[in-house]
Parts: sequence; structure tokens; C-alpha cells
Amino acid sequence: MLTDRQKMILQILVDDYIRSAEPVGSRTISKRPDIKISPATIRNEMADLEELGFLEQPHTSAGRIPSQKGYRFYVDHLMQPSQVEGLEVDSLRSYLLKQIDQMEQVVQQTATILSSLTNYTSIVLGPQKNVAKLRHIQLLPLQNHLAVAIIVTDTGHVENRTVTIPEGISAESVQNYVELLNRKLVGQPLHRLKDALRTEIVAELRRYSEQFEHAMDLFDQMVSFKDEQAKIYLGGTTMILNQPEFRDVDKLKPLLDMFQQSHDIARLLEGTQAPGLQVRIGQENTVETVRDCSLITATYAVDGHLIGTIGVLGPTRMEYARVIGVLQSISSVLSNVYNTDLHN
Amino acid sequence: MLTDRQKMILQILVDDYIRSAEPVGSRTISKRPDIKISPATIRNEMADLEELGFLEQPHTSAGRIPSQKGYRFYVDHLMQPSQVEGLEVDSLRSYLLKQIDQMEQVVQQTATILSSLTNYTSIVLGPQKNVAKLRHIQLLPLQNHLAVAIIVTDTGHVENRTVTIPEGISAESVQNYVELLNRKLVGQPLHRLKDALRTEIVAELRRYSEQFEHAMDLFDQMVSFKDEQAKIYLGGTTMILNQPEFRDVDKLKPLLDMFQQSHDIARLLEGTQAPGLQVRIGQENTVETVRDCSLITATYAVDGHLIGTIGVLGPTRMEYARVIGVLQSISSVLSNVYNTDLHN
DNA sequence: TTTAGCACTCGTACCTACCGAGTGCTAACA
DNA sequence: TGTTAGCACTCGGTAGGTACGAGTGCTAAA
Repeated sequence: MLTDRQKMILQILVDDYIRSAEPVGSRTISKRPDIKISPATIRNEMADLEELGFLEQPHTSAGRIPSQKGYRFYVDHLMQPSQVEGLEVDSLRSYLLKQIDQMEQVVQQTATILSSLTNYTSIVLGPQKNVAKLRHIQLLPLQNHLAVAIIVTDTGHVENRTVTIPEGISAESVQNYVELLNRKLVGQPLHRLKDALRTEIVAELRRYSEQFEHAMDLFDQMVSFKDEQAKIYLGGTTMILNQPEFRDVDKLKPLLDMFQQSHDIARLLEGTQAPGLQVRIGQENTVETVRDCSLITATYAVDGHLIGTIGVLGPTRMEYARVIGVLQSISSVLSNVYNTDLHN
Repeated sequence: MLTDRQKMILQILVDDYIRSAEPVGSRTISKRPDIKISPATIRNEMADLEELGFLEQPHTSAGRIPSQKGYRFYVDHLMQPSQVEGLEVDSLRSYLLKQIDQMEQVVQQTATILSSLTNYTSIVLGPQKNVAKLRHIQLLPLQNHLAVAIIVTDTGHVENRTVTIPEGISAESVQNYVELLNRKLVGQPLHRLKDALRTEIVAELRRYSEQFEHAMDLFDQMVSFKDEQAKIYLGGTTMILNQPEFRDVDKLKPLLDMFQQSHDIARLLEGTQAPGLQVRIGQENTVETVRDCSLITATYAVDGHLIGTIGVLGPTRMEYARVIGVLQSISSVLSNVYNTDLHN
């Protein structure tokens, strides 16, 4: 176990390195006003800390930098999340409330705000639409066998998609079908619609036996929600350029490339759906590209269902305390926003 | 005027520099199999070309590179757009047709395809929705004074927005109002809706005088299309990292930052709405950030109306011939896609 | 246990010399 | 008159060498 003095030195060193991105030497630490021990003593302690695996030396005559284990200890035991000023949170809250009707915008804006508060790249995984329930479905004919299906959910979101009306189906019966859908499917969560179609409707539909196939085809078009990944939004993807450890274009490119592949980002977030806050430091990330980065994620919820993730990606030398504070605030604001104002 | 030999040397030099990004020396040119003049002669010609302003010398003992004027001459007189293989175009066309119903996706995908065909950053300005005409408008009540307005255009696109129903307005009359809107406004282009509201409806509406204010408020909500910038999509924003002239993070950052600001991109495209193909080389761009870049744009049209722009942004040392070829193909494919399949 | 002193390490900055690609000029050649 | 060979010159890039300084580990004294 670490002594109190070792903990103190470790904490000061990590703080300093987070700020300066330069290896920290014993003199630097001893110069701090609240430190009354000499550089030599600190050197001894640092040597011990290195032996224990909390510190590393880039080369013999340089100061020490935290190892991954060092960061982990710092996050788990030394730092405490900084309080975000109420002002920021309030303004965020009122901002989000103002345009709660446009879910995509909320998510996008959250990403932007998150990255501007932290100065790191932010990742926001939108709430999963598919848990919302069907309020109303409607079909608007356009021209030659084209129509728009409009799907309204109880959260006030509206989806629309163009469908082709199969040849063998009469114009009048289409409207009957839609009424049927509304009677039977309203109240079902979107992701269950397709199943519900099979269980609820098939029997009734057999009556129009000659059109059965066509009708089912039409319904499928209207109701099939590809189990789509919730949408991913990034904010501040160029923040990484401010970090001295990424001044080299060759280090930069893989990361920026990854930002363009929502598929990669999805992999990055795997396993972050568990409630609460997660910190993944360096190699703790499974994705190769970010093994020099840390990822901090939080979830937000509606009605106790987990529905989304927000995260911040930065160098391992990240301002953990501040980022965690910000994430906690925003995640709770988001949870409230969705709870209070969509479900009443 | 340039002699044929000077033109030939200029062309070879530009081609070579585009490929290698290194200053081109006289020996390099004379070594090409189809060149039968000696380095010394070429040196003389190059000295002349430099005096005329077509070439530059980074320093005394280096080869020559094209000046802005050199690129301009190359684009205007020397290169010819390369043919894009029919295969690529066809597959693009069929791809776009397949999901023509999702306009945003078409635009986004076009950006992706464009950048992967050119290896440069692509910019696609979506078709302006506002020239599309109203086909149908509808209001779906949700809960406590909230409703969704659904607007369908003759191009098959669907817009929806949440509106609040003013207090002093009865539920039944709302539906009457909407019918009124449909009677009077169908066929108007979206961007004229707001005006049309004033001219067409006010008279009729006076009848319900006590609700007049409220009704107009509601209509405004439904029908006001902020003169919104057509949406901008970028593809391959990290392509720029492959260019040796942007290996320096300090050169890179302004550009990547710009990519995040759709506002900046909009400024970049100012003046590209004129029909046909435009090439802006280096300083010909008004935006400071891209004065080391060239921008090539083309427009695509529906029914002869200009409705969108596609563009490619790369270093001044850009493969003009290939990019122009690609742009021409894609712009014509896009024009066809929108023409053929939405308007019949 | 802490601290002062000191020799040692090693990365960085700076200087210098050198190399070679490419030039411009001159003079010879077709 | 246009083209080419030859040659001295320029200058950026690189390699090697030196000086500097921050920081260390170790030893011995307090």
C-alpha cells in the first residue's frame, strides 16, 4: 500500500503532467509552496513509485510521467470530480428544453456543448428510438404507387419513409389497411412492431386472402425498423490537434480516420451501456487506435431504461477530474430533459 | 503566346509535380522517353517560362514548380478531363436510384463517393428544398397543445416539425384551418409559402375574426421555413492528411477546423451556383484558410433549375484532369437521378 | 530518515562540413 | 539561329560533433 506521502507525490505529479504534458522532475515538485521536503527525498519516493509501477521514466535523465497504473490509481483514489458551475448546467438545460422536439438536434447539440466544456472530442450516442411507442401511423399517397408512411411516437418524434404500393392492391383498401394497423399496433414499442404485425394482424388479414401477400409486403415496408444503431454524434473532433502528443500527423491520421467511421466509434463504445460512469485508460480500450487515449463515458436514462451514452475521448493525460464532473452534470441534465418533458 | 514546346514542357512539369509534389528539374523532364531535347534546352525554356510567370523556383538550386498562373494555364488550355469509366458511373447511378426516397442519404452518399473517387475532400450542397412545391400539409395532434405538422412536397420529400397550438383555438377549428391551407397553398413552392399565406388566406380568415391572431400564429409555425442554407455534407475530410504539403499540424488545423464550421464552408461555396464547372486556384478563393488549396465545383439541376453544388477541395497541386472528369460524371448522374425519378 | 553534494546520463540545440541536385552561363556545334 | 555539352556556382538537407542543462542515482553527512 502507498504511504500518504507517496500518494501526495503521485497526485501532484499526475496533476502537473496533465497540465504541462512534460515529464515532471523532483525539483519541480519540491518547489511547490505546500511541499516541504527536498528534491532528494522526492527522488527516493519517486524511485519507489516507479518500482511499484505507478510511474515511468521516458529516459534516464528525464522526470517521471504517470504509467497507466498510475492514472488508474489517480482516478480511483486521488482525484475528486470537480463541480461544474450551476450556471453552465442551467443554461444547457434551458437550451435543451427549448428545442426538445427535435431529438436529433438535442443529441448533436449535446455533443457540441460537451466538447466545448471539456476541450476534448465528445461522443454522444443518441437515445434508442426503438423503445418509443407507436402513437399513430399514416399513409399519404404520392404518385404512381409511391406513398409516404408517417409514424408518430409517444415521445413526439416523427419518422417518415417512402414506400411503394404493390401493384395488386387497390387504392381504397389501402386506407382500410392503415386503419387496421392503427387499431392493432398503437402502443407497441417500435422495435416490436414487426413481430406484432405477425401475431396481431395476420389472422384478421386472411379475410382479404387474395391480397394477403401484397398487404404484408406493404406493411413490412412501413414498419420495418432496421435494428439501426442509435445515431452517433461527435463534437470537437479537431480538439485532439491541440494536444502535443498528437502533433505528429502519423499519430493523428488513424484517430481522425476513425472519427469518420461511425462503425469504429460504435466498437469503441461497446460495453459502455452499463449504468454509471466508466473510465477506460489507454490499453484498457480494446480498440487499437485509441490505446494512447482515455475514454470516459456516462449513460443517461429515460424512465429508468438506459437509452444513451455520452463520452469524452482525450489523451491518457486527460483532465479526469474536470471531465468526470462535466459528464455527471450533463448526463443528469439529459436524463431529466427526456423524462420530464416527453413523458407527461 | 507560348510556343508548342513551351506548352509541352509546362504540361509535363505540372503533371509531374502533381504526381510527386517535388520541384521538377530539367533532367527529370529530358529523361522522359517522348522527350528528345536536352536538359540544357529545357533549362532555357524553363527560364523563359519563369520570366513569363508560369513557373516558380522555391530556391536557386531546386527545380521548378508551377505558379498559380501556371496552374491556371494548365487547367484552361493543357489538360483534358479524363473519362471516368462507365462502370463507376453506372454503379453510382444504380446505387443512388435504389434509395432515392431518402434525399439526405443521397447527398451524404454522394459526398462519400465523390471523395473516394478523387481522394480529396468533397463538398456536397444538397438540393434546395425550398423550390419544391407543396403537395399536402397535415396536422397531427399529440398532447397538451402539441401537434406535428407534416409537409409533403411534389418531389416526394417529407418535412415534419412540432408546433404548439395556441390556447385560444378550438380543436375542431384546427382541422378546418388545415383544410383551408391545403385548398389555398398546394402547388406553391415552399419558400413562397409564408408570403402566400399573407396574400391568399388573410381575407378568408378574417371571418373567424376572434381567432385570427391565434390562427396566423399557428400557420406561421407550420409554414415558416427559415431560409435555411441547403444542407452541406463533407466527405473524406481526412484525405488532406495524405498530402505532403499538409504534414504540418499547424497548417492542418485551420482547415480541419473549417470543416467543422458549416458556416465557413458555405462562404467557401459562395458564387458557385452559376451553372457549369468552376475551378478556383489558390488565391482565387476568397476564403483565407484555403489560399493554398484549389476548389473545383459543378452544379446539378432538376428541370433546369439549379439546385445543388458538388465540389472537391484539394491542394493547388491537384489532379485537375481527373477531378474534373469525375465531377462532370457525378453532376450529370445526379441531375438525371433527380429529374427522372422524382418528377414523373 | 532526511538532505546535500556530485558524478553521470541523455536528449536537445547548435554548428560545421559535405554532398548532390539543379541551375545559369559560355562556348562549341549543326 | 537554335541546340547542346561543359562547368562553376548555389543552396537545402544530412551527418557528425560539441556544448548545455535538466534530472537522476548514489554516497555520505546531518
